[in-house]
Parts: sequence; structure tokens; C-alpha cells
Amino acid sequence: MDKYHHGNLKAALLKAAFQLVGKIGSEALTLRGVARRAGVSHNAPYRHFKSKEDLVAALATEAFRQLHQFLKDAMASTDPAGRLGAAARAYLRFGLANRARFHVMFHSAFDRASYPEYVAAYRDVLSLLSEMMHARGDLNPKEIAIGEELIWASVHGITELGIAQRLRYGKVEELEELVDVAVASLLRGLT
Amino acid sequence: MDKYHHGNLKAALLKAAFQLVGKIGSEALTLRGVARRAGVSHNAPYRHFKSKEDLVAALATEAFRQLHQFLKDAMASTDPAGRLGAAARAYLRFGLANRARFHVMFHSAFDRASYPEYVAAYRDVLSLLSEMMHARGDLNPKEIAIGEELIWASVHGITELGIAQRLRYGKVEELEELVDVAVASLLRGLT
DNA sequence: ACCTGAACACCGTTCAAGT
DNA sequence: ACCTGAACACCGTTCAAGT
Repeated sequence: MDKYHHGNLKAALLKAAFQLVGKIGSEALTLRGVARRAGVSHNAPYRHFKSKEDLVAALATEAFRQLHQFLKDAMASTDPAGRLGAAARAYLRFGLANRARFHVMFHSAFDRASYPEYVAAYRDVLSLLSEMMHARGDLNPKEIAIGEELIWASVHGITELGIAQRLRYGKVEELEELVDVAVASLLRGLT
Repeated sequence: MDKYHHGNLKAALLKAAFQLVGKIGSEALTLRGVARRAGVSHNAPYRHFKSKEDLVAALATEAFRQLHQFLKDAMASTDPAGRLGAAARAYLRFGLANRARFHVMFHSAFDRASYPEYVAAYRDVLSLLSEMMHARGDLNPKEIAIGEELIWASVHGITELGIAQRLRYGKVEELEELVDVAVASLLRGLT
């Protein structure tokens, strides 16, 4: 109720930013717009973020944490054999359901090296893939290393092009089928 | 020499925009900056482009035409059997050599439906892939349709992540190897 | 500590005016 | 036709001031 000492402005700003980005797209996001939506003056955000870049980095970091949780949930509800496929489809669905957010995660212009928490959140997502590849037990280290890159890039590519509505097989079920075929073919191709 | 009646301002603006985008990145591109670089007043561009979006669309269209030519050249200097692989590696190399341009081609915010020449230039690039898939003669229509999407998405994904320096196998030769393995595995997986 | 209003240098876009 | 300068409503950022 104490309007002046907001207490939770940082969280409120991030929430407002997520809403705005979903509404107007990542390119149109402005710091002043975020402040407006959070009901504070246009430079109140500077108490919590030292620049617009800083806010965007926090947004991308938080989004990677959400993706991490989403993938873990999808993996937990599947037996080990189907886990990789389930995670890949979950990656796709997360992107399709959060288009602008996905854009912020991968295409915002901030300098990644300056944001170690971003790098950590990002690494956590990729670690899930690495764990699954190791858990299979049928691949040697070199195959695992190449397989991770190939599978990630393919699923990511399908997600990017699906989000941009650039694929003829553009419905969610069709895109999931593409993901399944890609993962299966690439795994077979490794050995 | 006639400085006033420029005659070729549209081409000069596009050239300046390409240079600028390569220098400062696609996100930082401004219409006023382009005009400045072309040596004209900040609203001279409005004689040739009705908005910034319009200029960006023209930029993306021209970039797709360049990619089309680049792919055709790569294909022409390879025998039919290796053509698909050569084109895929060329796609990758084009992206790596023109990072900001690639970003404009795929991630600018203009409304594609309003720019038919963009759609045409884009389709021309994808037609090359379609032709190559048909020319193989070992695939049925459904396999071709799915194969096109899979191969394009995978090569595109490797290119996107390679450009963003997000892959451990990040050197050009390593990325080309990933492209080769992806294309071969996906083709084998189709049948 | 947290927030505000005024100010600065930018930006996209429009308009009236110049050749 | 093609180009310019002034103007408007924005933006990110800084600063001095308020509680």
C-alpha cells in the first residue's frame, strides 16, 4: 500500500517489461514505456538497472531461467528413452508460445560478456542437453560433442523459422514432427 | 557532378545503409544516420522510401538477391552430386561474412506481406533448395517437402548460432563440418 | 534509499519553403 | 522533381531537487 517506497519495483519493472515485449515486440520496447506501465516516472528504473541494455539483459536472463524450468518439467514427465525428444519439442513450444521473449533471449544487442548471470542461465539450459546426450551411453565423447551442436542448432532453427512463420509445415503438430525427425535422423547419423 | 539533382540517391542510400549496418549493427541503424552518411539532409530519404521500415525492407530484399547470386555461383562450380552440400556451406559462409545483413534479412520488424519484392527475393532463394531436392530423383514428394524444411532449418540454425558465436565448434571449418554432417544425416533419415 | 521534473542530444516523421 | 530547415512528439540518459 505504501506507494512511495515501492519495495518491489525491480520485479514490477521486469513484469511490466515481459508484458510489453509480448504486446509490442522486442524491437519496440522502450525503457520509458516500461516505467509508464509500471506506474513510475521515466527514470525510476535507473535505481535498479543502470541502462536499457541492463534491463534487457535481465529480461533475457530471466527468460532463460523460465526455459530451463520448462524443459526440466517436460523431461521429468517422460521416461529416459523419450526424454531428448520431449525436451526438443518443449524447446519448440516455448519459443512458439513466447515469440518476442525468444527474440530477446537470442537477438538482443547487449554485450554477453558483461552479464555473467545471463551466461550462467544460458549454460544451464544447454547443460540439460549435454546431460541427456551423456545419459544415452551409446556415444563417444566426440559424437556427443558434435551431436549436441547439431541437435541444438536444428531444433533452434526449426523454432526460429517456425516463430517467423517461414515454414510451410507451420502448425505446431507439424513443427513437432519436424523436430522429431530431425533429432532421430541426426542421432542415427552420428554413429 | 550535379550535387543538387543527385539522380542516384536511392542507390546511394542503400549503399550507405549497407555500410552502416555492417559497422554499427542492425539494431542501431537510423534513417538519419543513413542520410548523414549519404551526405543529404535528414529527410531527403523520404523522396525514395516512405518510412524507415520501407528502407529496411529494401535492404533485406537486396540482401536476399545477393544471397541468391552467391548460392547460384557456389552451385555452378560444383557437380550435381555435391551441389546441395556446396550450397549449404555457401549459405553458412554468407551469413558469417555478413552478420548484420543476415540479421536484417531475417529479424527486421517490417510487415512482410506489404513487401512483395521481399517475398519474391526470399522465395527465389528457397527455390534453389527445392530444385536441388527434386533433381536428386531418389525422393518422393512428401520426402522432398519435409526434407526441404529440415535441411533449411538445420543449416539456418547452424548459421544463426554460428553468427552469434554460440557454438563450441565455432570456427568456419568446424561449422562447415556441422553443415555437412547435418545435410547428410537428414537426407539419409528421409528414406 | 527511492522517486520526480527539467534538461540534453538524439530519433522518425511532417510541413512549408526553396531551386 | 528533388532537397532543405524548422517543428513535433518521442527516446535514453543525466542532474539537481524533493520525501
